Amino acid sequence: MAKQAGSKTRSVRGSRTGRPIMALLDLLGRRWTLRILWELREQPLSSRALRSACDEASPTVLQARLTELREAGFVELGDGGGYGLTPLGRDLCETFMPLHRFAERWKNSSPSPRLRGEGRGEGEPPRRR
Amino acid sequence: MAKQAGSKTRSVRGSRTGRPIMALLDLLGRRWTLRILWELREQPLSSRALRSACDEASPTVLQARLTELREAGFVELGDGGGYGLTPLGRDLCETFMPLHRFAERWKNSSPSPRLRGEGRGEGEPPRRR
DNA sequence: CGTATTGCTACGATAAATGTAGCACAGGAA
DNA sequence: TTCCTGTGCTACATTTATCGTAGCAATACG
Repeated sequence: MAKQAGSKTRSVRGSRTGRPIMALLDLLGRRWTLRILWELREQPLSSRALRSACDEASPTVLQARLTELREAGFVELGDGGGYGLTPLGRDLCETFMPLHRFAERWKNSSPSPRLRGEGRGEGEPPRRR
Repeated sequence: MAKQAGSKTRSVRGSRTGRPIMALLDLLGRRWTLRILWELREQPLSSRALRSACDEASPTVLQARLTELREAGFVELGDGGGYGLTPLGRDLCETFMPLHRFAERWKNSSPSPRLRGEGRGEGEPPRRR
């Protein structure tokens, strides 16, 4: 992948700049990461329950993300089984909780019938050039 | 991929539940998406400048993300060239701007030297089971 | 004309995700 | 004990996504 894996600090993708925001953006920008945090936002879930909540995502990735999130200190296993957010994780979750409200607003705004429908039909003439 | 691409609304991965938050989490959970929004947060950038800012990510993905973000209404091309956030995109960016502060806090907390260092060396005995 | 920028694309190589199957372990009946 | 069920977790072959390099057409300036 060229990025990351340089030597130590496999840490997170295009980060390496030292700025923690980059590491965080990278970690959260992996498949299912945001979703996992979202699904755990209210109560802990068993690995299987989490899988169900995540649209039956393959256990391989889920396990990988769970490990990353645990290493990051956002998620923990809970001695009785079941994954839950750590205090830090709960904190993070609340940080992007406003996204929920934004998402609702987004759906309604939708400046044009975008995001759904064929991959850019015609509709608008080529922009420039 | 099984997920998405069903028929219409190729929209976003494990979404389909109708809940816009899922679509949003999915869109943002793609590689470089968060990073792109972050890099555009202050001023518009040309495609090449954006590429530089994004650690020389390959133009293939960048272009793909840019297209998705434009379809979502978060980014626009700007008639003079250069990508910039739409009002909606600026709104979204501010929504997860607190992440910046959180990231700083995260770096300092770091309940153990996690996230960096070999992929889980030994360190701690197997957890359970 | 040449040169340099722009946004954007092709395409082979590589890394990551998917889907299915299954493991070892822990409890609770029977 | 044995059987059943649920847990966290892994193997592995297939499919997708991303990478990295190269290059295109269009625009602008000299």
